[in-house]
Amino acid sequence: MNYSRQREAVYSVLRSTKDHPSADWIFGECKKIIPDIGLATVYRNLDQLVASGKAIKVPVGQDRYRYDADVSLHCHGACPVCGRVWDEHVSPSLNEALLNECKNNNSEGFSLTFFRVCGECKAKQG
Amino acid sequence: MNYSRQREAVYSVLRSTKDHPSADWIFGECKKIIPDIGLATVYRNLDQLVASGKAIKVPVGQDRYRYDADVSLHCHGACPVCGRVWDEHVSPSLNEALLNECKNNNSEGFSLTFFRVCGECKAKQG
DNA sequence: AAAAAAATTGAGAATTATTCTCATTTTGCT
DNA sequence: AGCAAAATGAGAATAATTCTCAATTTTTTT
Repeated sequence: MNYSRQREAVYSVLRSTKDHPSADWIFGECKKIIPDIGLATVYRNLDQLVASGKAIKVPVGQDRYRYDADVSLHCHGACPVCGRVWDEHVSPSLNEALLNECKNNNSEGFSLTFFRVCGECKAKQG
Repeated sequence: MNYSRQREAVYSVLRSTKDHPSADWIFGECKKIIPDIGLATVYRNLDQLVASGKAIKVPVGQDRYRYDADVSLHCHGACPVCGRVWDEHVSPSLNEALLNECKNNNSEGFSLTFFRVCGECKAKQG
């Protein structure tokens, strides 16, 4: 993997937040650093960061993702209305079952996201 | 709400399966009954069936939905080398813990993917 | 330091699921 | 039959993501 200013920008933007940003938000931030960076470049670099273990891709629906520079094993929650993503604390028994499953099927890790309408969206709907 | 052949077709197709079909699958089935039914009509009628309490809309991500029952809550496996994805059968205890967690935190569903180098990639690496 | 090879880029087209627009057709009521 | 409200099909619009490709940048080789 060669060096590129664009990849540096994408990575530094991703590390700058704990908010599980979308590719599009990252794109907007990167433009402040490299005004004519392209959206496809952001997607490509995010995928490469994920492939090289420097970031994780949090699925928030079919073919929809959020990114996170925190690569430790943790679960997420996502709102199907606004798309917001947060860290979700799960019960000890679920945690144990997940780690057991990993051990039993020789997995290196997992990605678990729960879908639930967030407080703000629920309030808006009534 | 007035009568319409199209709505009858959408409703009968929806009742014909226990899977959680996508609007597009329903569209395909409806075309067998009314060849020139439009996709927008299917979406409109699904929304009306939901509004009148005859069907439910299951969110499967931001702005993505499936209609009717069985969210088909199943897990996936994915190879971090080649990217291949497969259905992953998990232990009953994990399944139970997942369903419990959903119930306890009021989630509508979840997405769980395990990462593991697939047989083919393992063979190539040696 | 120049040349050649490999990796990366930006722009824009393509794709997929869904919603919107609008002129035309159906339906329900009198 | 006549009229208004409801519903329709076609296609445009939107949003997130991926793909294509010629041009540029980085790395390696000389």
